Amino acid sequence: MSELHEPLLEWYAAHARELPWRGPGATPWRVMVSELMLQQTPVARVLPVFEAWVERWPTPADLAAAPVGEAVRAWGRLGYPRRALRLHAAAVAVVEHHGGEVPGSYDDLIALPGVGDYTASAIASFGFGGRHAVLDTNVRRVLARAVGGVEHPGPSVTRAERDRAEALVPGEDDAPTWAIAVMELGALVCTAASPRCGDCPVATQCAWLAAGRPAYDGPARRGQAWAGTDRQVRGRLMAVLRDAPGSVSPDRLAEAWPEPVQRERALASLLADGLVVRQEGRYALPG
DNA sequence: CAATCGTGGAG
DNA sequence: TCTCCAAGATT
Repeated sequence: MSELHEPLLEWYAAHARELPWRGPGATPWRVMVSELMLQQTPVARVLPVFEAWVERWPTPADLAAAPVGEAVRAWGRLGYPRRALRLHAAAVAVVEHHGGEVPGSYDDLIALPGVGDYTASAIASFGFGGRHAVLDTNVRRVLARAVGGVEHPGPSVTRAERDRAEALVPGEDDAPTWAIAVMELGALVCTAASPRCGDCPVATQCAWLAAGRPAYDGPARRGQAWAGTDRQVRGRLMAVLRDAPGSVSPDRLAEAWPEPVQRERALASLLADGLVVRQEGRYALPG
C-alpha cells in the first residue's frame, strides 16, 4: 500500500457520484452494459440510454432475444454503433456459453465481443469484486501524473506502466474500490485539460505537481479528424436509418450525403459491419 | 504499432 | 469558432 491508497479511498467515499451501475443494484449485467456504453463516451450521455436499455432488456437473455437492429436503434446517438452490435453479440454468447449469466472471470469476459482488457477487468472487478488492474484513460492519467510525474500517459500502455498499475492494486477487499476511486479522481479532479489540483486528495504525493506541472513532452497526440471523413458520413446515414420506422430508399440516404463516391463507400462499410442490411433495393437496420 | 470507428459538451 | 476529448476495441 502506497501513500496514495488511504487518502484516495477516503476521498472516494466522500465524493463518489451515485450512478445506476454502481451500488447494491449493480448486477454484472448492468455493469457490463454500462462499460460497453462508456467506452469513449461521457457519463452524462450514457445515463439516459443506459436506463432505457436495462429497463427494456433486464437480462442478457432479453437482449439476445431481440432483433439486433433494435439494439442499434436503442443505442441512439451514443456513437460507435458497432458497440451495439457487439453488446448484442456478447449477450448471445452469454446465453449460449454461460447459461445466461455474465461470467466473472477475466478470461471468459475478454472472449466476449466488444470486451477488451479494460472492460474485462472492469466487469470482473466492479461486477464480481475481483482483483484486477483496471487501466482506463483516467487511471493511466492519474498514475502518469501522481507516480510518473508527467502530464499525460503515452499513446499506448507500456509494460512498465502496467507493472506499476498492478503493483498498486491493493488486497482483495479494497481492489475494486481502489480501481473505481482512481477512475473517479481522473474523471472529476485529475482531468485531462484543466486538473483541479487544489481539490486533489493526493496532491501532496503527486510527482507531477511537485515538479511544477511540466507540460506534456511526449510524442504528438493525434487528434481525430472529423469533417468530411467516412465516420461523419456513416453517422449521417445511421441517423437516417435509426429515425426511420422501416426501410429507407436510396434517395433518402442521398439526401443525407449527396456526394456519391463517399456515400457509397460509407454505406458499403456499414453493410460489411452488419449495421445496415439491404432489402429489395432499400436499406434498413438489421432484423 | 497505427488506423479506424461517432457524438456532442466544454473551454 | 474550433480544438480537444470521453470508463476502448478491433484489425
